Amino acid sequence: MRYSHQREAIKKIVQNTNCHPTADWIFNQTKIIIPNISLGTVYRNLKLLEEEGEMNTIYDGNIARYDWNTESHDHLKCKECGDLVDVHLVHEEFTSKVKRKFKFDVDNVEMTVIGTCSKHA
Amino acid sequence: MRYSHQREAIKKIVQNTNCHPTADWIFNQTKIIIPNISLGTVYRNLKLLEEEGEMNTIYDGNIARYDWNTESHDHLKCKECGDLVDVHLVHEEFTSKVKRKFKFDVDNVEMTVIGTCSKHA
DNA sequence: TCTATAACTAGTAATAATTCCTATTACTAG
DNA sequence: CTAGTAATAGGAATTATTACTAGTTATAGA
Repeated sequence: MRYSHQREAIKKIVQNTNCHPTADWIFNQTKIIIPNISLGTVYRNLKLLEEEGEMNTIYDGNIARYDWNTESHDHLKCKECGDLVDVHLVHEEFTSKVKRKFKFDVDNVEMTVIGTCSKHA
Repeated sequence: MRYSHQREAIKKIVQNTNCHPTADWIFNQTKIIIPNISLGTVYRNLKLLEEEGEMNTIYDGNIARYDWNTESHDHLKCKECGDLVDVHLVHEEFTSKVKRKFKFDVDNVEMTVIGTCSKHA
């Protein structure tokens, strides 16, 4: 993959946030550095970065959010504040259980737990 | 909620399929019975039916799919054939574990296991 | 049965999220 | 350095969904 100023900027922005930004948020942040960048470039590079294993796409309802945390993990989503928090819930034995029970080869588990966080209980 | 011919048709169509149809698929099926139905009507009624607890919305990447199975359940998604199969993987003890560990009140768990089904291994 | 009314509809326009297309640019080999 | 070419960029187009409006229909009560 060839070097690109735009891609580097996008990568840094995502890596320096703890929220799980949408493409639009990343686009607006990148515009501060590269004012004439286009949204298409943001999407394309996010996809490229994901393919390179530098990033993860998570779906919050039907909108994509991007996560620099590429370790396998899950999310707690508070319906009050919308906060999305990283947690590790699905373990190795789960994968082998699914394999055994359903003859299904697991690549990846996407889990979002929806509820109320301690701040809003 | 008042009776509506259109809503009844939509409900029957979703309840009689084992696939997890998109709004567009449901729209096309409903058109066979009610040729001049509009896509907006389909979306509005799917939302109403979900609020009534007659249906569930699941998100497959960034498109919505509808599921008559309102029991809490999970999905196996084959990356080869795109098939989405209902399974029951998340149990009661999981919910209480999350509550204990993260002080997080669980309403609902959305889990999709992505991998390869036995037909495409 | 008839009427009032509030929920509903089709159709269209708007919005939001994402992908596609074509000119431009960076890099490589000569 | 220059030409060739493949990756990249910006903007237009597409897709999915929601909002709006004017007309229609189910249903409760007179």
